[in-house]
Amino acid sequence: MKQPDRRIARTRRQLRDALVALILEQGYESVTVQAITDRADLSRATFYLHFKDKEDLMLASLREMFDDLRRRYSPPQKGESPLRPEMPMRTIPFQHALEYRDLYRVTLLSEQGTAAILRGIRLYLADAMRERIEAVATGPLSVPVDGLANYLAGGMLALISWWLDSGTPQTPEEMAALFQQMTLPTMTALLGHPPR
Amino acid sequence: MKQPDRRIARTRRQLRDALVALILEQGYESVTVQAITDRADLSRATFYLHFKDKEDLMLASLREMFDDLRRRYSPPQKGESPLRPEMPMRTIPFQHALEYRDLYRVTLLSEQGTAAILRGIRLYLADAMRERIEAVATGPLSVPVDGLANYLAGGMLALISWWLDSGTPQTPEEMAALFQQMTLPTMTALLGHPPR
Amino acid sequence: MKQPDRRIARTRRQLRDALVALILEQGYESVTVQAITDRADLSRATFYLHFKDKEDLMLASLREMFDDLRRRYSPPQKGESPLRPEMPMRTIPFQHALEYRDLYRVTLLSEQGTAAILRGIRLYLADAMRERIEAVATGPLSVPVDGLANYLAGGMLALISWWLDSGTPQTPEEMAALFQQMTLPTMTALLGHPPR
Amino acid sequence: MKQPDRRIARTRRQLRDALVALILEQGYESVTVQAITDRADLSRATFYLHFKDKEDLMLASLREMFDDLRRRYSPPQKGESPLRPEMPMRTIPFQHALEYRDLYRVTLLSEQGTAAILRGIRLYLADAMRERIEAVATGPLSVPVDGLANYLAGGMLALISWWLDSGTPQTPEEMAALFQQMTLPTMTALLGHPPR
DNA sequence: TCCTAAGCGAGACGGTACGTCTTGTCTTCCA
DNA sequence: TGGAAGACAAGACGTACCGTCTCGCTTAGGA
Repeated sequence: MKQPDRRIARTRRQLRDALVALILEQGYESVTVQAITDRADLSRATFYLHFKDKEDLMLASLREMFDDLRRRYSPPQKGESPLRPEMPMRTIPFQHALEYRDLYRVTLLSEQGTAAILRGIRLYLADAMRERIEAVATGPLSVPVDGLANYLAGGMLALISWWLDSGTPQTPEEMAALFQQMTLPTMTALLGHPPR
Repeated sequence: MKQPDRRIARTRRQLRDALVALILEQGYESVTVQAITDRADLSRATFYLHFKDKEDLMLASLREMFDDLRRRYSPPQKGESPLRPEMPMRTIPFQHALEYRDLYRVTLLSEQGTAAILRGIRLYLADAMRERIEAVATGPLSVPVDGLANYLAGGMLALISWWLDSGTPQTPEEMAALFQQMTLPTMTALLGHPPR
Repeated sequence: MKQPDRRIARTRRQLRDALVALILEQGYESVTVQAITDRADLSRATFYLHFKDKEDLMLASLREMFDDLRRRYSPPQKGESPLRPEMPMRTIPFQHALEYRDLYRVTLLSEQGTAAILRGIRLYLADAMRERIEAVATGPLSVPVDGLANYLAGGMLALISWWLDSGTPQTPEEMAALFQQMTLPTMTALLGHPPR
Repeated sequence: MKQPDRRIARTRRQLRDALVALILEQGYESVTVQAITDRADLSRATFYLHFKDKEDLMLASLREMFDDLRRRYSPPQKGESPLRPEMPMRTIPFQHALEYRDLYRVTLLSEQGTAAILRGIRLYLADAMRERIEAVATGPLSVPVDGLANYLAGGMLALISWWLDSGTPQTPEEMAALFQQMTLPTMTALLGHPPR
């Protein structure tokens, strides 16, 4: 029961790596299942043994990536201030983007990516933003909180896109500081006080 | 030579409308050329008489839309202050999004849109933003101007997405004001003075 | 309306000829649709434009052949004596087998033919035999007429198989005479008189 | 070493029975190895432990059946007259067909049988017929002996098919008598005397 | 008024990819 | 050691679109 599982895990990893590599080369749409299995040194039948189709494989890969992101945030979630925690907290998204930069590129930069995925990521981020804003707000805001959250999420993703696009000359910490500089004045103005 | 041209224009319009309607129903990817021509009451051969493929038709439609946007900005471009012009100027993007909301939805919200298009729009917007920032800056900024421009462009698009997504309960003017509230503190802080 | 039809007829003929040639080379089962279209210089998609599958093509070919057989029998069907008409009548099956010998070989001799087809042919022949026996019988037979008809049909097919198998050294007329020699005594004995 | 052998024999029997049952239900072609092992309550791997493929299993079953037929003919083969032996001799083929009627049906009647097998049986029978004819002939025949033998073999098989098809309302003895009635006049006429 | 070029419908065809199915091989584990 | 379980390679299947092509029909301007 030990070896077989490892064999399967290896097969799936080969497929995922082949997919990511091919997307970066030719764009998502034009990658065929045959091309993936050729690259992964597997047969086409094997692909369908593990995934329903190309999208299934893509989503499985993204799910893994996001599960990792969630894991980084949650563990020590006791009494920290949401939007302005100690440095590490704010750095996480940029650190994460750097580590998974191939998958991020595929999604954010690819000439032929799937907009649905990008949109899903933004909505996910916006939701997280909204939670944090609500946690630090002492009174009602002068702007719709959802609109603000989407604005911030969209801005962050665009910033990450620009960063990855230009070859990541900044460290994740520098990027977090940049983002801080861009958002802090707005937050302070809208909250009526710095977000703690 | 008059009638034929009109006939052609009519055919192209039918195709474009059929495409947009079908994308909103089923998403870009799953629309087939056959489905477009069925909807437009034309034959498949006729489609290929006018467009190379589905993407060609899509891009032609987007090009029309963007040409319109550009036309609205340019005419009276003399000595106005870029990022803080008289109200109309700032309202244009939201007004435009409202008018072409079907095409915007297709691009920004569709479950199956083409990421490349979305990315193209953001880069186009970021470039416009950068021009304006540089025009109002009196000295060097403490952040990379490209990063800031991308952040603002991404934020605006996300804001528009949220707005269209929630059924456009605000007027374009209100949206422009909202965007203003979110960006002004940041701009003031980074420029060292309000952007005029 | 003339050319297209001819084009289609040509395509179908190419497919049928390719199928027959391949069956004779490798047997029915192991012939693939791809192999047929390769041989016919057509694309696999075109095959499915005309036929549901390999069996459909096979049956269409056999149907043509049998329609021809039926046509030869019927026209001058006025007042001739069924089982013992002027020579031509009795010669028809052997003449037919000779002309379509490729298709007969495929069905009767192929190492990998389809028994269902063979069985269908025998039942068809037996039915024809039964009609003729009943037409010439003056009283009740001492054997079941269906049993006799099947015996004669099976015998004739086996005789044709042997003939084709050995390279058709006899003429169709000689084969008809042979068959006559084998069946006449039996018929005379069972009917109580020569079958007219 | 006794138990394992029995276990193996049991496994093979299960597979053979499953095959025959499935052929009668769905026809030879459409039976899959998976279906056979499912029915036999065995795993697919086990099938390949015992047989090369489906045809191998089929031929093994037929071989058993034919070995039995041969055994019935040979033992008391001393000085009997071939084509007109004491009743039992002539009855053997029909008796045999009755006992193995499932396998005969599969081969002779199945909508999807394998023509090669049927043909093999006919050639086998024709050869036996030829031996007998030559044994009883006192001079040269007016027809090719191979042609006659094939005619008789084909006739007998067709007769057996008809018999099994109609539910075997006759006893094997009655069938043998029928066959006798159909062949005797012909044999007498061709040999110039009754075949003893 | 005809007639003649262009827009268009119809549909055969060559291709490519899809997702499914079955086959036969192999390896690991269990009784 | 016989069998169960199941991953895998191989390859045919029938389907769905694609983009190209050829053929006629029609229909409106120019002769």
